[in-house]
Amino acid sequence: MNIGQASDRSGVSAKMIRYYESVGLLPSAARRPNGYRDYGDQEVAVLQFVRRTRDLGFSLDEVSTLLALWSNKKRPSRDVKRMAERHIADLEHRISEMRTVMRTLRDLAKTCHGDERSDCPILDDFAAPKTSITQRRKK
Amino acid sequence: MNIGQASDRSGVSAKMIRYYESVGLLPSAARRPNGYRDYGDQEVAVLQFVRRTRDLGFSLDEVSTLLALWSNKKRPSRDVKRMAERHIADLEHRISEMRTVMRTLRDLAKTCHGDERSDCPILDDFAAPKTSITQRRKK
DNA sequence: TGTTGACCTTCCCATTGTGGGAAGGTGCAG
DNA sequence: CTGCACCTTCCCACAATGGGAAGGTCAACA
Repeated sequence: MNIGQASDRSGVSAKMIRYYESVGLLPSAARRPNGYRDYGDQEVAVLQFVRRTRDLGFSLDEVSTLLALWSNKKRPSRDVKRMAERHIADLEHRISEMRTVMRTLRDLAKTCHGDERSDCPILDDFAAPKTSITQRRKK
Repeated sequence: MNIGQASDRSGVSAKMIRYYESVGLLPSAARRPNGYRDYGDQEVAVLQFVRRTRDLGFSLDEVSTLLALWSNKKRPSRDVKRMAERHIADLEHRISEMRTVMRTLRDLAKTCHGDERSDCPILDDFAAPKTSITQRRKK
């Protein structure tokens, strides 16, 4: 089948399918005499796997690793579970950072009238933060 | 003062200061006869404002708007509060998406032995998801 | 047969925000 | 005078995706 069909069935855009191939995430697709890429059910299954893991937030690098684990029938399930757990921990970390920011913004918003008046503690804080959230350096 | 000093005092890298200037987030810095950029306390204050708002996760576009609000003494505080609240809502949204993913991954990880055995429900799900989280299309 | 429209191909560009590094000028201290 | 730490601009890279141009292919339809 053509790339358009493979795209429809997998939910991965044709653009991305070509890109994944170009960066080596996917093997080079078979070609028809006219130069068109040719896909079978096997390839579509791989694309769906990629789509699914991308939707779950894994990076292309991680997806690449997961694909390798998937095709290696003998790998211990521990390896897979570890990847999942690392990703969960990563999400937890990011969420906790975002919550800290939310807390700060909520506190600031609470003290701001939010009406016609022009004085605004939010901007005052942005200009000269009292609470030292900002102190955390980038890694 | 030179850009290096301004960088140290504001916590914004020299590289980024130049970049912010180049994209119009900041006005062109004054120049010394030798071509070096010249900064005063005023400019450093602006840089700190940028640093702070960036740390809170505002995009450069939003920072630009916030800078305008900051310098416009007559704007209603409502405008500022609205920006803060929109950002909070955005964070809430992203967090909720991430939590959905976490829930899925936790469920999957729970069913995976995570030992020497090779059978792994996580990969099985990636290949053919039962729970239709993935069904949410991108926007 | 010829045309039209829906495909496909590759190639380049833009995004967002940051860093790395080269090649060259400047300024101060020893 | 030399060396070192600074400054300048310019280009490249990242991650992952989309837009779009220029051109080839194929099937259907008049």
